[in-house]
Amino acid sequence: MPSSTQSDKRRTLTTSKIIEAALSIANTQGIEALSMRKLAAALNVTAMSIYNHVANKEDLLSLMLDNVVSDFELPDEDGPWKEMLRRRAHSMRQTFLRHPWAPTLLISTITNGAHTMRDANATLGCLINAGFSYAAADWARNAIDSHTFGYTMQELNFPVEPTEYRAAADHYLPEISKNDYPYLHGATKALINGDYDGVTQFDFGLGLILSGLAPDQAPDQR
Amino acid sequence: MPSSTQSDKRRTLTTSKIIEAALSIANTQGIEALSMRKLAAALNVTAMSIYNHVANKEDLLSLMLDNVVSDFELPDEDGPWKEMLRRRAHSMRQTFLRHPWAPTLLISTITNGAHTMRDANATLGCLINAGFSYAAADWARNAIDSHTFGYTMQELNFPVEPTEYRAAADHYLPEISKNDYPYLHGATKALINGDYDGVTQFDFGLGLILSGLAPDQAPDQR
DNA sequence: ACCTGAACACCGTTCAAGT
DNA sequence: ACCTGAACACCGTTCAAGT
Repeated sequence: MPSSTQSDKRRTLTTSKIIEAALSIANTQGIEALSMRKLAAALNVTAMSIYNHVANKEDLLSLMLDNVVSDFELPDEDGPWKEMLRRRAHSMRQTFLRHPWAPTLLISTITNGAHTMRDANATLGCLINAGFSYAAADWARNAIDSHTFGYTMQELNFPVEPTEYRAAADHYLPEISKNDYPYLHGATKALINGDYDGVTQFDFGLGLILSGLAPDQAPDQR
Repeated sequence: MPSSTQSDKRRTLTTSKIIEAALSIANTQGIEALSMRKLAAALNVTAMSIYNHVANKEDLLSLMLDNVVSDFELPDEDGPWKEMLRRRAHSMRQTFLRHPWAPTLLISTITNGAHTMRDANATLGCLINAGFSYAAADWARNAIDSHTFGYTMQELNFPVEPTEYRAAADHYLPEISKNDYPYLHGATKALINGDYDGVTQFDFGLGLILSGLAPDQAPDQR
């Protein structure tokens, strides 16, 4: 019997189909809903079939994360560095808003996928071409990424939705004793009455960092 | 039979004993090793006994996190704000280095424990007393915390231990193609040859933010 | 080479039962 | 009021067996 013409269940599953289905589950139902069994069910396959294409769940998550990183806007290595890095940071935030489960995993996972390495290379290249030393470029990128990860993760996990700030006032404020926590009480009230603009506030902190950075103010050149 | 003199197993378990044991497991064996069953075993008790003192695992984690926050250095509300906030940020980083599992959970958990609220109140108070508006104080604290969380989480999850930087050179460098990723290749080599000083690098980014902040440069006062 | 079913060693949590 | 054992509905992963 020739093995060339087989139209059974083989070869229906591919790594990219698995990643696509996994991303879909994580984005719509949350990362905690992503189990190997549920993923298999979504692909009309047994849980164990997946292990023919990925080593284990950790490997699957790495592949998913490199796919997310591919959405970052790649800095032009010869463009104006502040503008390039600002655009990359904003696109990272936007990407994380679309994949709320990603930053927590990205920060705690070793990802050496092609997209991740290309992003790191372009970001460093942009700074180095602007006159930063290797060490200074590394410190600058680290400061920017710290803000991007830290801000967006706080934003994503804030217990109250922006649209519900005013409604949250009546709910949370009584729990914040005006005597014990006067400043927190006042700040909460002020916060709730104000407008929330995530982009502007993100850009505020990013601007503080970018304003302070300069090629010659590096850490000790090495 | 009088119910007053009972020396059986009752009352041996307290919420604070549970938290203490849970912190010990998380700090020594990692947060993934903390299961209700293992925690119960460490306390010489059944898993279900724990549910008489905490609502569920999420509740337990919240209690653990408030305990961690109690290690943050509380800003003096009438002290010099830059110095106070710098000291608080550094103590947060040190606390996270002792509890590596904490920042990821802290950023994604609603904690309204007493220590958490006291920290927020003192931090905001320090800024407000320095002339910041409620809104400006909130933005300033957010920028500082973003850096503190983002930097420390990246630091904690960096795949290579500081002591193994040089050894990592021979291991990782061949995987970074010099043709495809020239800047990343060069930066990795430079990074490995340089010294790593986590405190100095953390303070670098923190300094950029603190230098840029000022009471009057707030977002639109409201 | 790829897919499968059964099994293993775990989870968090519910429930009814004890004292 | 507090502690327990058994059970439920899940996990990720191994393994031997199929094609």
